[in-house]
Amino acid sequence: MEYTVQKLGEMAGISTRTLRYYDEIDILKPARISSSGYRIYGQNEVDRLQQILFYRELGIKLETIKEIVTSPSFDGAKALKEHRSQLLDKRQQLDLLIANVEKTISSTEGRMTMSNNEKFEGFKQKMINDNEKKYGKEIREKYGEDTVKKSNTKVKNMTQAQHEEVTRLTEEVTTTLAEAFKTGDPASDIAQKAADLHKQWLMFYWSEYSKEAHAGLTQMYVDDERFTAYYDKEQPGTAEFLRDAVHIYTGMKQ
Amino acid sequence: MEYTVQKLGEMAGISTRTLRYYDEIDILKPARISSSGYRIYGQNEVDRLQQILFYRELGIKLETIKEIVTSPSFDGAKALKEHRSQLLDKRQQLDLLIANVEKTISSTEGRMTMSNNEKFEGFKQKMINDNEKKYGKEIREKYGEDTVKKSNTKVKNMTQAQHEEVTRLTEEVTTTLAEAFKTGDPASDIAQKAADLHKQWLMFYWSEYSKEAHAGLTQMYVDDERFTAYYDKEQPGTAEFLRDAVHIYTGMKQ
DNA sequence: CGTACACCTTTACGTAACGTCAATGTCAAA
DNA sequence: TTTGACATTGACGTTACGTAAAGGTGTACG
Repeated sequence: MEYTVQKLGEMAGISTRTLRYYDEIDILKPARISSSGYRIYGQNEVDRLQQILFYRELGIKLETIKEIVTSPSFDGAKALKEHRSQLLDKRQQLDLLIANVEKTISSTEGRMTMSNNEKFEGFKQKMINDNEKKYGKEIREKYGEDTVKKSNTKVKNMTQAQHEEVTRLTEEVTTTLAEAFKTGDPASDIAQKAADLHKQWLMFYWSEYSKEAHAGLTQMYVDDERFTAYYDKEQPGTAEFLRDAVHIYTGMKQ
Repeated sequence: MEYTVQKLGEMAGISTRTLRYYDEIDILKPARISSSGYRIYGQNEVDRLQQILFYRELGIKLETIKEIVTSPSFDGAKALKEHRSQLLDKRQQLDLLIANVEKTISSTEGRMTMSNNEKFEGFKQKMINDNEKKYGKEIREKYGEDTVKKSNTKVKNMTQAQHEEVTRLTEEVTTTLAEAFKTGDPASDIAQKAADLHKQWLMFYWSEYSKEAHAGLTQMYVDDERFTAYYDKEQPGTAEFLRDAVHIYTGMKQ
């Protein structure tokens, strides 16, 4: 099957101008030129265009795409990784911008009248930043670079519905834990429910769950006074209680 | 205190070229021109430059900044909010990009461990983007800015369960419609069921339902070949059949 | 006083990835 | 043969400057 610019453009959902441009910059040449000067594309060109559009979707520059599709020995994975790192930098800048804009808005309004959605948008990044600032290093050391990165990615990708869910969960963990604490028994039904809720809450931030990590984390709540302070805010001893409950829940109690 | 381009540039941390450019586009004119043609800036200009740079920091276009700094009655807060919304969209796209790049990296590395959630996140945004790109303008014209925004918001806020539901519905609409098409009667029970399913499907995307809009949309399926192509993919005439069925379903058949 | 050197000026091209005319040629159907 | 859809090659516009080029100005120093 052979295609003219228009046909190919329609198929791929791009303009004819784009195809001419790709010809111009030597990224996609037609298979041949008809006697009347028309660009004629074949199956090879279709395949190549798909490749190009795929990389373009990823936001990669056409110059780089050119290298990828022209030299078969090109290290595509390496290019992708570099590209990702650039994207991450870009996002950090964006996040800063957004934070500044929001700060400005709320200050000019003299009062916070942000919608929930807006709060959330700011919140997400704030959460990451705060986490990073406060616990980034320790968590990194304990669980490794990758886990932290994955966790951050996960938070950023949360939808509003998910955010509402996680907010609700946070509260439920707190109240259930407080309730359970009164029983004094980390093996009690309600304490186990709290442990389960805590796991659910955790899974919003971790891409993978493991009993060991869960148990380890709650142990850290006890060891690290910053976490302890958070959990012991209402009732001193809550952090330990949670640890015990989770250790039972995960079967880590020896 | 008076400043030349270099002095002011150093103070503000920008290039002399930038100052000349700002002069050129009438966003910051020097207080006066020296006898030898040098640009001389005063305190007023310093203040104004600071304002400009502040807005620039927020990533606002110079044209818009010009409006802000030149007209004192300009609604800065509104501009900021609009800008923020643009930034947030940008970040979402960026997040999607990053997710896709990472997906690609891990798939080329043979790890391919995307969670359902991640898949879904990619899908949603792609859906919105595609809709916007392809039909945004028309739909906007037909149904107004607000409806479109609400629709997008709705898609973004869908939970995974809802997504599964809507995916299921899409399939059910297709199969039921194909089944109904065989009867050749848009008033038949199964055709009416298809219309009803189509309504249910629609309600995942529309914040409000009206018979008129539903009937109008299916008419558009017939008028607009891109939609027609989608529905007529298996059986030519299906788009018309659906329109007739929905027109009966909504009582719009006159 | 000449000169070196920093600083100033305007003019103008380059950037990324096309969109958008404009002027003109080609093909197939009526 | 006409018409209308489709093709071609320019070439300018977009954003916010960077980067010469070619030349004038200010001043410190020998």
